[in-house]
Parts: sequence; structure tokens; C-alpha cells
Amino acid sequence: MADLFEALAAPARQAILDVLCERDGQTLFEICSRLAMSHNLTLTRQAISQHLEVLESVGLLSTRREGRYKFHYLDTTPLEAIVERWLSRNKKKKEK
Amino acid sequence: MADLFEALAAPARQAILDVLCERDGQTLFEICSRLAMSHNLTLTRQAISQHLEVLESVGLLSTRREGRYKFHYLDTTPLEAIVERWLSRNKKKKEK
DNA sequence: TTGACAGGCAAGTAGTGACTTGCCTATTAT
DNA sequence: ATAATAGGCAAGTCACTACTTGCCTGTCAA
Repeated sequence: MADLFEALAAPARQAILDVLCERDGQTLFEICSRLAMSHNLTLTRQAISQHLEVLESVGLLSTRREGRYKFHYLDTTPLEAIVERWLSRNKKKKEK
Repeated sequence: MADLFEALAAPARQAILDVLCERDGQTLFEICSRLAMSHNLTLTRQAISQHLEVLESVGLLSTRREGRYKFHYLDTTPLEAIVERWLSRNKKKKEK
């Protein structure tokens, strides 16, 4: 799994992105509880941890360790590739 | 499978979107041969047909039947939801 | 220093989706 | 009419991935 779109496919990972959109820089446990509360997603901590790994591997989030806490920061720049790949190409055609 | 992102996850379907970006309104057989030629993707006709079904089910393409031919037309408007969901939300925060 | 907290590692399971094979229908050309 | 073309339907296989369970490591507070 090294593909941006495969990373976005899992609903759980979409929800994680939503959660980090609400408040950036959360820890694993914070993300877990917020998913359970606001998104009705009750997954084990490990499941969410694995999702975070995937999201990080495609560059959608970066992490910063501080003591025993690990904070997760959203990075939406890879998403712009989607626009470039299909959306903007049509615009170029229309512009011609 | 009724999710836009799951539909985008399969590399074959990404390639199909690319192919239709190059030239819109192609038939199944045209898409097949173009995938094999330009994209080194040799799948059976049925496989690609199934991919087209998925893409149509999430609104990424529409079809028009004409005699024994069926033409496939790209529709990228669902992709804008991605921008809305995560990209534009950040912009709003920055604008504040 | 010991227990609680935050997180990581590894192996196993189950379900799903991508793909194939085989056969069928409809349209067009000869 | 019949053969070729364009496409559809259905069932089966296989691999991958999402998720779990169980245990381990590191950090902080009492």
C-alpha cells in the first residue's frame, strides 16, 4: 500500500482526516475517542494506529514525538495531485 | 462498493480515467486497447467492463448507448467533493 | 520504584474486491 | 441467414487488507 487513493479508500481513514481537520495535532488516544464520539467508529487502538501509518506513508500526515505523546498533523498537499490529474486537465482543454 | 474513494483506489480505474481524459466518449473495446497500448495494462474485457460499472455507480462517468456501441463519458464533478471535504476547509481556517 | 498511561510489534482471521472463465444477447455487415 | 462484432451475466478463485488479540517498550507520576 503506497498509493494515495488506496489510502483514501478506507472509510476509517477518511474519518481520521475529518477528525484532524477539526483539530490538528492530536494524539492516537485523542483520535480514538473522538472517532468513537463524533463518528460512531469504535475501532481498537491498534486498528487506528495502522490507519495512521498508512496515512503517513502517503504523506497525508506527519508526526511529532514529544515524550510519551505522539502528535499527528494533517498535510493535504498530496490531495492537490488529484485536482492536477483530472480536474485541471479538463480546464486546460476548455481554455484552449 | 458505493464510495467515491474506493472507486478511485484501483489503479486500473485510475488508468481508465486517464484514458478518458485523453479522449472522451470511447467504447469498451477502445478503452481496452488504449489501456494495453499506452498504459501497459492487459486486462480482460470483462475486468474493464466491471471497472466501468464501478466508475459509473459513483458518478464518475456516464454512458450513452448507440446501436451496438456504448460510449463512456467522463464526469469529474464528484472529484470536487474531495476538495470541498479537506482542502477548502483548511483554506477557510486560514482565511479567518 | 512501581503502577498507570501512551504507544509499538507481530501473527492470525475473515471478508471483500479484482480478475478470470464460460456462456449468452443484441446489433451490424456480407 | 449467418458470421462477426460489441457487450452483458454469473460463478469461481485468489490475494490483499482491515481488524483483532496478545504481548512488549518507553515515559511519567505517586
